[in-house]
Formats: sequence, structure tokens, C-alpha cells
Amino acid sequence: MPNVTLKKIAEELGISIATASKALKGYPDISDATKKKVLDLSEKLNYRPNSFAQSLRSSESKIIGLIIPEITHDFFAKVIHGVITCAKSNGYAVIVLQSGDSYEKEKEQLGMLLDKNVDGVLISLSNNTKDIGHIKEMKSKGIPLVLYDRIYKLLDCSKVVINDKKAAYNATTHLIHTGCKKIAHIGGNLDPQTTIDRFLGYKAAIDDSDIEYDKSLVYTAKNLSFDDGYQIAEQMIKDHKDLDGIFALTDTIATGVLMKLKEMDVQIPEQISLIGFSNWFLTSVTTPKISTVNQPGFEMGCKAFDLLFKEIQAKKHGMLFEKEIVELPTELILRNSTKPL
Amino acid sequence: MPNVTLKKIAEELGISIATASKALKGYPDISDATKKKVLDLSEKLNYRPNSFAQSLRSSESKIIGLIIPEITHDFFAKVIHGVITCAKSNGYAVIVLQSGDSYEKEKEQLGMLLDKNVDGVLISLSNNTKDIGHIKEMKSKGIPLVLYDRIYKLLDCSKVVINDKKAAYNATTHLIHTGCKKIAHIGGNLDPQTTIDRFLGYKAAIDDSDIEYDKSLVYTAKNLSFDDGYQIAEQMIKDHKDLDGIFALTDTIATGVLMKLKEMDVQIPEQISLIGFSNWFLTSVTTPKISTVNQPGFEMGCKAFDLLFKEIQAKKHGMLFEKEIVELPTELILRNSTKPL
DNA sequence: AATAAAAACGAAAACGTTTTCGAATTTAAG
DNA sequence: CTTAAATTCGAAAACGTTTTCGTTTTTATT
Repeated sequence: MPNVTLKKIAEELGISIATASKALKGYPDISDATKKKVLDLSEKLNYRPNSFAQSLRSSESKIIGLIIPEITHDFFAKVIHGVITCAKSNGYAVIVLQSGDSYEKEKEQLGMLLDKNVDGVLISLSNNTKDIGHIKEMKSKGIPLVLYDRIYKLLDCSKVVINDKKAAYNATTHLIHTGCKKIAHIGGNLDPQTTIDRFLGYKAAIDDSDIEYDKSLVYTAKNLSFDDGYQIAEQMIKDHKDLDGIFALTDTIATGVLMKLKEMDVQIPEQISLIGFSNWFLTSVTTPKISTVNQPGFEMGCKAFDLLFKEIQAKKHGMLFEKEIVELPTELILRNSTKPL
Repeated sequence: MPNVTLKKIAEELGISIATASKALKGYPDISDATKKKVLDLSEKLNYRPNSFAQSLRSSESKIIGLIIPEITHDFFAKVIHGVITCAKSNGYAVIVLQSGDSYEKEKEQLGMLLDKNVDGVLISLSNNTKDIGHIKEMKSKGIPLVLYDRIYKLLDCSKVVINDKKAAYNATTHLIHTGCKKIAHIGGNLDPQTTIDRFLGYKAAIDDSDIEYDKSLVYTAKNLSFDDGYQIAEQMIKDHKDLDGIFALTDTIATGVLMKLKEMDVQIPEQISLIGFSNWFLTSVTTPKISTVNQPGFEMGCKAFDLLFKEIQAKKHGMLFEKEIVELPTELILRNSTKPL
């Protein structure tokens, strides 16, 4: 069962391969009669152009690469969804790769994408990526690249982000406005930028209030995991008996905190208020439901593809491309782990 | 910035393209001296073979397609993770597509994968796929294809599944053993196979017990969603005042049920026991934690790739391939929405 | 030194498509 | 009826790699 090619169509019709090709592509120098013949036959034989040959000639794969730290995270799953959806409606397929928050893997994946000749790359940096030589290398090869969510500020390329600092500021401020006086923050190591910014937002909110900033109220979750939250919660209670508010870096951490606090019979939100970050579905089914910051994953994926697509088009037509930095709006979702205003 | 090709390397070294190619691939008819020269230079220039040209010649893309009903489902996210992990370690990239449980889209995606000349396809059928002509067409084109999770029993190809019937049987039996007398089931429309099998397991367990099977205890969730569960829960309580057990088709449905039941002040598990299906992370953070059936998503992804890989290899070497049906073990996870034995 | 055998290399075709440019054919104009 | 102009088509090169098969060169054997 050999595939049907232009050659076969041409032979069958007694015309040249060139003519067959041009007929299918609607070239003006082919008569309507011939066009019809070719079109009919190619339909009948269910002709599909060989993408390898097309790509070889055009140096275009119509495939982009998407590197995700962790697929099994609600937020990133939404991003994938957004990217795939927008890519498909523009005729692009998406190769999805996972860095598992490892710098080594991230580098390796980028190499794989290079080998596959993708037309562009979407990447959210791993939590352990300090050096961005591998990213710069991609750019130096002229491959369009857009950063989303976990970005590196100094890198000169298009980016899609949320305003982590502002969102964290608003969340913390809400805790303050509802009467919290002693608010802890559970953050992560000082990479990537999102982690820093959320901490900065927390601190700015404290500084802008009557409350004194207390370094000992800032905790570090190594893996940003449920277990981290679960363990740190206990420690926090030990350290600060009068703790009355917690702003966690992620919803998983917040959920861990909630579980432990409930086990310790701490009343939420009466005794301690809690706010997470990302609006994972899970925060809406705990008891109490956890207040959080909505992070528009789907939209972020769409927008990121959008920017990448523009850049690919620009490159293709030899036009220069204006890099863009898009900031998507977040929203404070108030549920039952915080007191009413 | 033209790419470095074999031609460039050959010219630089004053040898032929053929020799350069063979040197890199370790052909025995190239002297060690020449091999070293070529290897050194290609390393220095960071030569990467053009995958388009390679694919055109070999008719191999080293890419597989993965069609998923919904990416944002815990279980499917784990499957993606498994597939990508195993694919990568075998040199394959994965194009991920989403059918959104639509037959039309599923068909369209398959076409796209055909156009991209993937070496094989992994697919879990959409909930609304009744006709499998599009799947058969892929097979008739000789493209290796493996079904996972939501399969179609009559299709002659490799499959990776769990024993839904058995798992449902065990779950329901556990409800019976812990004293439930009136057990409801929330299922879906009678497609795909998994839905049928889980219902069958439920019914078999009832039939094997002293309890009389009661048709009115079987409810249908149209979208298998949280909201479905939330709404049906209320209906169930109205219909059957002495209801004391519920086996839900999915964890999302079970979570919806739990939420509504709590709002109605129904004691779980004292009054009503509840079991879900899939072991989503979210079932471990509700109050009470929901008992469920663990569905090994990651392993399923790995195994599915494994079978596909074997089939691709067999096809490549002209050997005949024994299709396999792999059944992965499930496990009843007992938490707090069911009574102790 | 002549021949046979082994080793090292290269020419060329093939994969299937696209596009340039020239050739052939038809139609229009003088 | 001749020439110019428009229309329609095809030859061929190019994209970069792989592999077959033949040619050349070297080494071994008599």
C-alpha cells in the first residue's frame, strides 16, 4: 500500500508533477479544466501531501514545542489546554515536554525540540533553572521563543505573565482588612521570579499597613507541595501562638496547611485565615473552601501561542518582530477560609 | 545564519557527502582517521541532522500522537505524563491532542496526525464516539494504534485497560460488607465501555448479595461532572429516604455528591457511605476523605507507549505483531467516606 | 613484479514537494 | 496571414539525508 503522491496523480492524468502541484495550489497559470481534473482525482485517491517533503522544502514543521514543569498541576494542565486549542485552530501541532522542574531535563528537552525542527517554543522555566544559557542558545539560532508564567525578567523575548506581586499584595491586604494582625507567608526558594514577586507583594502589603514586618513569619516550602504545607503548618503554630493569617504561595501548600490545621482543631477562618494561589479546583471542595487567587491558565496558554505565532509569521516574512510582554489579570476568589469584610 | 549540513562538513574536509554521512553513522568502510576528522568537525560546528530530510528518506517521524479526552482531568494528566516519559526515553516526541469528548474533533485530530505523519497513535475514545470508522481507517493505512482506558472491545488492536467491572464489583461489595443495604449507582450514558463495565460490576455485586437489584437506584450523570453529582445527590435523597450507600462512576461526581450531602447535613459515612473512582488527589483533601478506586494513570501511559513502540518496531522490520491486551491492577483505597469493616 | 584480496571512498539515485524559468501552444492584433 | 501577446504547461533544481554499488587505492600473496 504505497502512499499516493503527486507523481502518481500526474502519471494517471498524463501531466507533469509540476502541473499537478500547481493545480492543487491554485496557481493562475493552470487552466481550469486541468485544475478540476487534478482536484477530482486527488480527492478520489484521498491525496495527502507528504509533510516531510513539504517541511524539507519550506523549512517549516508547523509544530511547536511546549515545555511544562509539571503536567499534573491543575494550572499547567489548563495552560496546555489553551496552547493546544489555539495552536490547532492555526494549523499547528504541539509537542508537549515536561521538565519535572529539573534544569538538566529542561536543557535536554530543548535539544530534542531543536532536533525536531519545531517552528517555535513555549517555555515556563523550571524552579531550578538559574542559568539560561540554553534559552539564549535557542534564540541565537533564530528560533522564536516565548516565556510564560515562570519567566526570566532579563531575557529579551515575549512573555505572558500575571502580576504576581500585585496579586499577592491584594491577597495579603485582604487578610489585613479582615482583621489579621499576624500574617505568615509560606514561600519557596528564591527562584523563579513568581516566587520572589509573591513574597514581595506580601511584604509590600505588610509594609503599607500598621503591622510590623516580621522575618520569622516567612517560611520556605522546599517542594511547594501538600506535605510541605502540612509540616510547616505545625511549625508555624509552635513558633507563633497568636498567628491569625497565612498567605501560601500555592494552593497545594494551602491545602496541606488546611488539613493540618483542622487536625489540630484550629478554627478556620475564626482563628486563622488562609489564602492560597492559583485557584485549583481542589480548593473549592475542601471544608472550608479555600480563598485563593485565580490564575488564568487557559488564557495564558492562548496568549502565549498567539505571541509565538506572530513571531513565527514575522520571521517567515522577514519582518522584524516587536516583542511583547502581556500581563493577564488575576482575581481574588473569596471563599470560606477568610473572614468576611 | 544558514544551518550546518553534511555538505558543509564534506566541503570543509575535502571529502564527499556520502563519506561524511557514513563516518557519522559509523560505517565500517570508512577509515578511523576520516571518522575522527568528521566527528571532530561536526562536533565543533554543532551539527544536527535535518530531521525533515531524515524523515523523508526513512518515512519515520519519531513522533507519536496522543489523543486525550480531557487534559484537565487528573487521571488523563497522569497518562500524558507516563506517555511522554516513556516516549522520551525511547527517542520519541509526543504530539498531544484533545478531543474534548467530541466525536467530530476526535476524527479531525486523527486527520491532523495523519498529516503530520506520526509513527503511531495512542487514543482513548471520546465519550460520544459510537462509530469507529475513523479508527479503522487509520489502521487500514497501516498506522500502529493502541487504545487505552476508553476502548472499543471489538476493535482488533492492542489495548491497555483496567478491569472496570471487577473494580466496581469490589467497591460495591465493600459497601455491602460494611453493612449498606440500599446502594445507589451514579453512572453515565452507555458509552464508552468503561461506563458499562462499572455499572455491570455494581450490578453483579448486588446480584451476588442478599440485596435485591433495584433499577430506580441507578442514576445517570450526563457530563460526569461535579455539578451532576451535586444535583443528583439531592434527587437521590428525595427518591430513597433509606439510602445508605453510593458508588459513583468518577471522583468528580463523588465530590459533588459529598458537597451536597454535607450541605444537607447527611452524616458520611454513618448515614450514607460513598465510593468514587480514579483516586484523584482531590478525594484525599475533602472532609471526610473519599474512598475510591485507584486507577494507575502513569503506568497506563507507559504501558500504552510500550505496546505502540513494539508495534512500530515490528512494522519497521516487516515482522508480524502480536496484538496484546494488557490489564493493569486497580486498588480499593479505603478512606473516611466508608465505614470500617 | 604481477595478481588477488581487502580497504576506503564517491557518484548517484531516491524520498516528495515547490517554484523558477523557459518552451510550447493558443488567442488577439495588425 | 504574419507577428505579438497571452495562456498553459513542463524540465529541472533544490531542500538534506541515506545507501547501493561501483571505482579507486592500498595491502597481502604468490
